[in-house]
Amino acid sequence: MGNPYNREIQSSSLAFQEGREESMKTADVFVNIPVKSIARAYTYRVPEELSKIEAGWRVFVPFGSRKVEGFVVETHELAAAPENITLKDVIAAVDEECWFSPQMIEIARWLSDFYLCSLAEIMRLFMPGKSGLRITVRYEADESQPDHMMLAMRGCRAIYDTLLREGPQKKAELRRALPEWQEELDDLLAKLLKYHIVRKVYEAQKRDAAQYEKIVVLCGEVTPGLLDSYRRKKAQAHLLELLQQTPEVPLAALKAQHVSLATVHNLEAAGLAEIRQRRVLRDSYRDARASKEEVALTEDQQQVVAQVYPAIDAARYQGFLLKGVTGSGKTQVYIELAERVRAAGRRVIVLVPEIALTGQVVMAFKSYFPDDLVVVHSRLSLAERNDAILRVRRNEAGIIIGARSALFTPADDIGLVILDEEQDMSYKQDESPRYHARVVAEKIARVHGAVLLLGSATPSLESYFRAAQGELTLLVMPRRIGDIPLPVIHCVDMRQELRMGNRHIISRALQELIEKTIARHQQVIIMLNRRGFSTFVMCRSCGEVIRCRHCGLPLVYHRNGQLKCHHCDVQEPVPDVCPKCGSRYIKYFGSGTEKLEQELAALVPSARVIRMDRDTTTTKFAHQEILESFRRGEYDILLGTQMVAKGHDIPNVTAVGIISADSSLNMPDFRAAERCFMLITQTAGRAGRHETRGQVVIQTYNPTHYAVTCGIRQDYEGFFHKEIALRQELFYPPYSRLVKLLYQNASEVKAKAEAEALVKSFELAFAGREGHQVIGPAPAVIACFRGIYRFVVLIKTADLPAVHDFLKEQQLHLRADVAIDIDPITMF
DNA sequence: GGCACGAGCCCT
DNA sequence: GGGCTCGTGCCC
Repeated sequence: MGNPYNREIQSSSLAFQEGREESMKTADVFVNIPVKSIARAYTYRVPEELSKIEAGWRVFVPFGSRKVEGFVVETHELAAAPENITLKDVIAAVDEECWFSPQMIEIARWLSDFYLCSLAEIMRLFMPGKSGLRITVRYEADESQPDHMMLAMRGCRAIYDTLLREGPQKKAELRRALPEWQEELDDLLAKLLKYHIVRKVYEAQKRDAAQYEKIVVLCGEVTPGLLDSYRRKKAQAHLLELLQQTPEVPLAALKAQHVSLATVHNLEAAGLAEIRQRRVLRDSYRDARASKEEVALTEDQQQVVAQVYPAIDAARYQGFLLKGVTGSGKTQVYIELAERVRAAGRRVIVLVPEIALTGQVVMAFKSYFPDDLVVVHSRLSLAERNDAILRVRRNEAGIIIGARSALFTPADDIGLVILDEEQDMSYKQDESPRYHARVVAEKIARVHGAVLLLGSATPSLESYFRAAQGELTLLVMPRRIGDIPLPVIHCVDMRQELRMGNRHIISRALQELIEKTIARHQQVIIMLNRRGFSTFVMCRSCGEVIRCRHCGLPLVYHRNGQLKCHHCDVQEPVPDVCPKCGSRYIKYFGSGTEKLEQELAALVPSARVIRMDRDTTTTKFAHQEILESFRRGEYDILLGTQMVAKGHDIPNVTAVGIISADSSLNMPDFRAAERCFMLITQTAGRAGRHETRGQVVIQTYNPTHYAVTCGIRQDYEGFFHKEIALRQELFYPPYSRLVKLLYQNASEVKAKAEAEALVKSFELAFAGREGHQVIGPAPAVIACFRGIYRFVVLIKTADLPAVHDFLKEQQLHLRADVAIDIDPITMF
């Protein structure tokens, strides 16, 4: 029995020439190739022996001259072969069972329609890796052509002989076998293929990076009589006793108990034990057990869960927005609801913005549902992801908690989808497919007849607006548990501070707060939303700012002496002289977390400071390690970027400093005020969540801006009303929907011209219609990336379906040079 | 994305 | 005339 994927391709016409004109089964397949121009179904014949294949199966199919993976989205029974086309056969099924449920296909179809991306691109989100198959290409010599004239070339001859001698080889194997032909190997192979002296052989294997362990299993029963007969074989008797206690023991565990392999083999020979393979399910959070606490619900919590239970019990879709101030106990509400859904046998998906930063929620779930939980996020290895999915599919776990991608865990019968911190911008994926987790979560809930719960202390404007319109049911928890008062917030005008002669990053008020807090042996969190040392480097002679050669963004100076691009992640040394005018007068401007760290060491020398930003959290568990050591009191000050503001609760933190929370206000983005307000309220919320009332210092250059003043008062309603009025006036979401089109071309003129043409045809198509605006083309923030020029067209519309139709009509969704972003998070 | 196929161009 | 490179269209 060979590999089933290696069957030769058959064309259905052959079968029909042989006169078997009975009905045939066909499958509509999307190939798993992320290219827009082939984003459609191709029809294949399903051979008799694969008739089990239905919609949702992953298959291996011939495509052009290649063989690729594909997804069956529909099957048909045809009475006769189609006349105008010769169908190829499905080669094999990838799995033993169907991978995509009908619900997943329905969700994927809707998403691909909504985000105007290929169906395959969405469907592959439901898989642990990008492909279920590992396809290897080998080269095989045609034995009938040993005298072909091309083989007079020494290189060709060397390859041909190697292939004849060794059998089919991978390119890498050939490279190793023929080091002297390293350079020309690609060319030579191309020649050999062209003359059909060598051919390509495709081999597919299931991508299954599972880990297996050997276990020893007891066969039959251990009776006293049996043990007696082993009296003189001490080692085997000992093993029998062990197996009597636990009938399945991993071989590794036996080794630790000094049971030798020979002993196991002896028992196996006697038919009393057997060595079997068992799949090891990895779980990186396995040891992260917290103790379960019985918690009585507060009045607020009780009234909230009571409002959600009816929808859960009726297994019908309903969307809720839970607005609960920091410390009101939202997590406990999630847990109560999850318990109810699990009791009904349905699954729960819980989304958190960034798994590493929201350990709190994960830990709480872990302690309540220790064995019923899988944690999935992007930092898992493929094998870990496979195992998590396997546990869900085997029904060993019914609660899936994780970041964005957890939504696409292939689970059946989902009864509850929770989005914690629903306003978090990281829920929007900024590469294709550019989906928003909130949109996907709602679709999943609708398709499954599940409850959607969006939770936040400061809901996104969109969600709060929808709640006001009645599209979501608003649930409110206005009180903190134990009625702990919100922190006291002071505002420092940094312009004033400068006038008074303080040129430091830290104001005097904040310095004082830090000193007092540390003296009381309490802890401080300081947030500065820029990493690195200096945020840009400029020549004082000519004003030239040193920029990234790939994307044109200003480079950030880091303390290791390197200039880093925060977009491309590349770094280079600081030039000695200005690259433009040659002056030696190069200066650093702006301050990031590294500089703040240095300044703190100078201003408050006694403080023990730990920094948390992307530079200090590159490893898998770095976030947890930093937060844990801070929680244990090994440091006095935690300073970092906005990641210090997210969902952790450290009791001893009583003071918070927010440095330039308003830097985002200068961005040309309609969400700037919302971002600023959220950042202030969230960061302030880290202070004084327990006995001591918290103190917060906010440093700002815009003390009168409503985002800042409302943030200081922790006044969500006030901010909402001010902001929503502006959004209406300027026709921004939620009063309009945005569609961003990014035109990319190696020619700047062409990119701009294409974008202009689209603007023209849009204006033509929507002339005289209310509720549509088109802006641009304008150069993107990254105006040129690796030699490709980028222009943005922004469409604002009150009628998104009409714009969808227009874009499809223009075939924009099939063009490789245009990226479509529905509901973009940034404008340019 | 990747492969085949055809047009245009260089070389002997 | 053959071979190489590059652009274009197609893949059930």
